[in-house]
Amino acid sequence: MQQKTVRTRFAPSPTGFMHVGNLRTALYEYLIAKSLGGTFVLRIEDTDQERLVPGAVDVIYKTLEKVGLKHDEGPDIGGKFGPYIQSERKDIYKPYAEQLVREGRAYYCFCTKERLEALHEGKEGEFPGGYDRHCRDLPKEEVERLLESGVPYVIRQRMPIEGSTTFNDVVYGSITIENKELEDQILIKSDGYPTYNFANVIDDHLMHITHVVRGCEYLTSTPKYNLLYQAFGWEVPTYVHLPLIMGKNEDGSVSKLSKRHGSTGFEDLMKEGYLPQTIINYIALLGWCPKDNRELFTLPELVENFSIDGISKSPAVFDYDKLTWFNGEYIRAMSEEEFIQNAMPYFKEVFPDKEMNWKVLASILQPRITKFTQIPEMIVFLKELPDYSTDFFVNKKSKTNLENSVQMLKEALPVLEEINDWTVEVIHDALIGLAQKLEVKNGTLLWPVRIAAAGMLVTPGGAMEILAILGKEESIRRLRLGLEKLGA
RNA sequence: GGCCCGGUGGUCAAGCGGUUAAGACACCGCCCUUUCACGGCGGUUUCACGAGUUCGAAUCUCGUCCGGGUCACCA
Repeated sequence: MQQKTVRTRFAPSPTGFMHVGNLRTALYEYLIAKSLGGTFVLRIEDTDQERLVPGAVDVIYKTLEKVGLKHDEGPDIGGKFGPYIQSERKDIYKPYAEQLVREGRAYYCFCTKERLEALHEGKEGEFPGGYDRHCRDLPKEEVERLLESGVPYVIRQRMPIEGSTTFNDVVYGSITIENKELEDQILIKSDGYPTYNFANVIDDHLMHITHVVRGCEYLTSTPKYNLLYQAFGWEVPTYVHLPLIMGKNEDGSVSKLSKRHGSTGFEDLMKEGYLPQTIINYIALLGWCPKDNRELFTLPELVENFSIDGISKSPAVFDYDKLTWFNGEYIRAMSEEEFIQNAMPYFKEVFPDKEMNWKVLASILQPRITKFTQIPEMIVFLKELPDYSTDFFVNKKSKTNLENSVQMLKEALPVLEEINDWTVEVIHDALIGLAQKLEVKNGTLLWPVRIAAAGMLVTPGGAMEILAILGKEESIRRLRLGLEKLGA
């Protein structure tokens, strides 16, 4: 038998903010579709007119584009089952709800928000969702009268009172919930828009979505969806609920990732210097593990290796340390050219006009940084010699002290002055040659040179690289300055 | 609180009735070395607890505890 084409959808609501939890859901939806030769759909769920954020849809497009999650159908590119923005489909939903009313599976509710609020405060927990089903069995005539007189209303789903509803989830297995736990949820709001829960079911069916993939915060409301599918006589999709990504709270506890958890928004992470491919790779592994335990994956490699049975059930804590490590791996894996291209904006931050030996700079930075944003801080010493202490010249391991530092600098200066071809290699050969001639450890010579040139105890790169980047003139100047500092 | 779902080192995790319980991040030490980093080698730290089933349990069952999710005219 011919298998139906797999179709998944990413259905964000445009809040202007995309945190890694949303992104990860989108990623898995993409991976499930693509690994099974299916179709990935983007649908915008903007049924909450009150919380609409202008420009938020662009954030979604931009994010998906940056990480390479290309959708096959969506508002911007169209498709067979459009429109793909729920506000543009507004008229589709109500007839379905009315059909349910006619069949006795839903009903009009005229309760005011005030009444509902009072209900919540009073008899808490007496009814599922806090609603007392006041309008559930209003007489027909009464309903018609209220409808005609234009009293605002919502349409609610009539939940069964007895029995239970069982559904199957690919990750979590079979889950049963007592029907008495289910609230008579609102399907159509008083502004005429559908609720998320309703629009979701209708659209997923109309758009032939085969796999409903979402965070497991929806696990307990899934029976309501199921009942809807059954009421319409529609095929129930395959449910794939994902373990939640957790963020660390200030008190050390963890909870579902949200805006409160510092910079877990995609944009924030980018700003902090994390690469899109790093973020994708890392979050792919938050809740999924490949058969062979590999860790480094490009997006196409993820598609190739992804399988639903590798998804785990337990929540995962978002860990910046590991993210940072991944970022370092990606930076180190770059070609020299690619690295320089990425680093240039940060180079220019420190040296806006000056032409430097970018290649040498890149060579010392590439193995050392985990984020490009670290660059400016690491290279300012090249622009301006820090005010340093002569204590820096003392180092036990290289047997360097104040006295021999003076001697070494005095020996190095003329040798360096001789050099015309100011490159790492030439400087290297000259200094190593000098150390040999003086019969001292390389470190004994190189330590004071490095300190004088950099003015810092800890530097990226060694003495030769620093001299090479500094240029001959500046190098000599700094070495002489070192001598001065040492009172020589 | 009711309901639902989880629980393998600090974190991500492999494991699917018999393993010395993988691997990665982090941490520590050593090597390399002119500092730092990279790289290489090594180390510390784990099956939440209690009963059962079984010749044998991290793996199966039950209970307890702990954690999370959810209970909106939000999604």
